[in-house]
Amino acid sequence: MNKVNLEKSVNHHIAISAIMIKRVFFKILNDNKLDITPEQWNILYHLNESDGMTIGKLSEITYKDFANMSRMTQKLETAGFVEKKREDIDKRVFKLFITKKGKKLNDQLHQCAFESTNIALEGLEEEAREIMIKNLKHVITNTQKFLK
Amino acid sequence: MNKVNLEKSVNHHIAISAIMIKRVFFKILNDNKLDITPEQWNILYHLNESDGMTIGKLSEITYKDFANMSRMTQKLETAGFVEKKREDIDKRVFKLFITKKGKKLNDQLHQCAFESTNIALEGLEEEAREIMIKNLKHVITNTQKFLK
DNA sequence: TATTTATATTTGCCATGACAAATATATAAA
DNA sequence: TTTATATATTTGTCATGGCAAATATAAATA
Repeated sequence: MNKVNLEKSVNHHIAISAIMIKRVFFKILNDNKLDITPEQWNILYHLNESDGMTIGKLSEITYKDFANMSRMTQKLETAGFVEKKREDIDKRVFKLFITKKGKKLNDQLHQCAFESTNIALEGLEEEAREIMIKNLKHVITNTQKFLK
Repeated sequence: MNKVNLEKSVNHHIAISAIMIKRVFFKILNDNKLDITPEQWNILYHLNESDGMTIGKLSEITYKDFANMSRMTQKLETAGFVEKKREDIDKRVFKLFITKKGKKLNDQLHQCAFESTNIALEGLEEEAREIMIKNLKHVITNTQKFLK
């Protein structure tokens, strides 16, 4: 029998870290009275980098479910942070654009993300951070191969 | 303005890794026709290690919300994997015990967890894994300090 | 052209996650 | 002992995550 020991499991520590990091980010957002969630910020971030993406493209680059991306962007549209425009050529497609209000919020969110990064990584050398990213990318690639 | 670059963000890669790892585990559970979620397994795992914990203790060591732990254990009880017993001395407290059925499932789950670990970490040397755990623990400690 | 197949998005269902409020019981204080 | 405070658990609400089914439109094919 292959017994797993959570205390020695990389997977487990990644899961816990992710939960805790999100909690920190959430708290900072609340402390700053920003009525938005970490996941919603993720969408704004990507739209601000590259405006006019479709729901499909967005869910792909954020690693989210199509269904949830659909719902999350609905909320962001209702809140006035993004605009959904139906494509003329292919009427199945919606393209998403960040609004002026969304851009303004995005700037504040960058500051919050910066703070939460500093909190989570305090005391970790630049080199250690780079190695972590490299290895996490490796994990992501492994999982992608398996799920494909 | 402190601009965050997600591609260079450790936090971001931890978040994505966590999502993908959970997806892999979820798929393996489904492929094995095991009607349980990764989070529910977490509870069984800890009860199997140390039976008779309270809801509060369990939520503490799994880093979960009390409220959700309450609901998750309700589901596990309904499914017959754990038993909830009210404490005699202090009637506020419930103690949780894993059932025979739960133990049997737990064994199968260990195998699934083992597989998903192998998939996620394939190609990562033992040393790299240890460093990752060390650094992730560091991150967890940082966030705990902040949230306290 | 009519029919089938593929693609983009949405909706529904159930589980989890965060947070606040409610409930029950225990303990401390007046 | 009565009242106030603390603790353990539960319930309610809303957002996200996974999956399947539904809907709308486009593209391929008979």
